[in-house]
Amino acid sequence: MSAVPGTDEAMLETGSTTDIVGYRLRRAQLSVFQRFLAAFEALDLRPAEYSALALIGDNPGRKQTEIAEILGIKRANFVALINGLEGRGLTERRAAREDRRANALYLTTDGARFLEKARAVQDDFEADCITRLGGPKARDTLLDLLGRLC
Amino acid sequence: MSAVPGTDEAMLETGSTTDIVGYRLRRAQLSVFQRFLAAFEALDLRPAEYSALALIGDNPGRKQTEIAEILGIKRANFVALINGLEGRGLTERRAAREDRRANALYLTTDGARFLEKARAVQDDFEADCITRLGGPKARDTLLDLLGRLC
DNA sequence: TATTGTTATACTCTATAACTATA
DNA sequence: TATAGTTATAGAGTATAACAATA
Repeated sequence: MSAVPGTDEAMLETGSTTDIVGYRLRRAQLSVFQRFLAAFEALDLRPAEYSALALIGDNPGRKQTEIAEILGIKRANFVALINGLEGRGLTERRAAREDRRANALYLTTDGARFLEKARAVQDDFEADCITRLGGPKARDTLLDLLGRLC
Repeated sequence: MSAVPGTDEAMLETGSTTDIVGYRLRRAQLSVFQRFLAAFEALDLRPAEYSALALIGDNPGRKQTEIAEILGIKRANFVALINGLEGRGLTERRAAREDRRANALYLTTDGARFLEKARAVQDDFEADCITRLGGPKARDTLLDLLGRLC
């Protein structure tokens, strides 16, 4: 029908649906997380697991509940996550001295080594994000704007 | 121990974990979606349902698969979503003239009225996002940066 | 053969309630 | 009483496979 190849199907009108903050935020987050999963496939590490490892590495000896809360994960759901990391020999629970109900979380020696590798992958991944955004200033602008939405 | 109230517990070191694009994106998206859910509670409408209604409103007669694909929803999962909207009398499936396998999607009269109300809520919601971001220019900057990440 | 809509199914993420052992 | 960790469970969202009807 149309004279131009590939244009037989009229384009959908999407602007009023997709040119909104929430929608774009969702699509961008899904896209970034998909690339994150691909980048961390070799290490078999998911976003929440990487965050937990990094946070424990920077704050050894903190209680499960503290780590979970910072990451926005319910303590009930954090149990399976930390079980997974512990099962791989990356983290360990030790009895907290001052409170015998609590588990203090630490990286194992293997976990610290593993985190080094993961941080290197993450640094590359972040560098790729910065390139896509158009440079470090654009990244800072994005983080600032995202912070205003929380 | 500390002289300043409320600072007995040392702050966690979070920067290296949370000052990265993926993490901030996730937190911002969760925060915005939570507010979206609250804003649309009275209409009992979720983000994906609003997007579907708005897209059908702007593109009546499109096939299920077209609408689903634009929204990034698998056609298998879109069935339950559209069943929900149809069950509420907001949309209807009609046999597509040119392809008897396909369902062409339309808003009902009630659906069109409902979408008007939903668009008004969304406009208020977007205005709130813009205010949080610091103005329309900041919003445009954000959408531009988010687009670069997809 | 390929595609549309559908069902069934499974896996992840998230949320709540309830239990235990401590505090 | 309240809190830390845990278990069980249920609800979303998402992914794939397979089927009937049609192209």
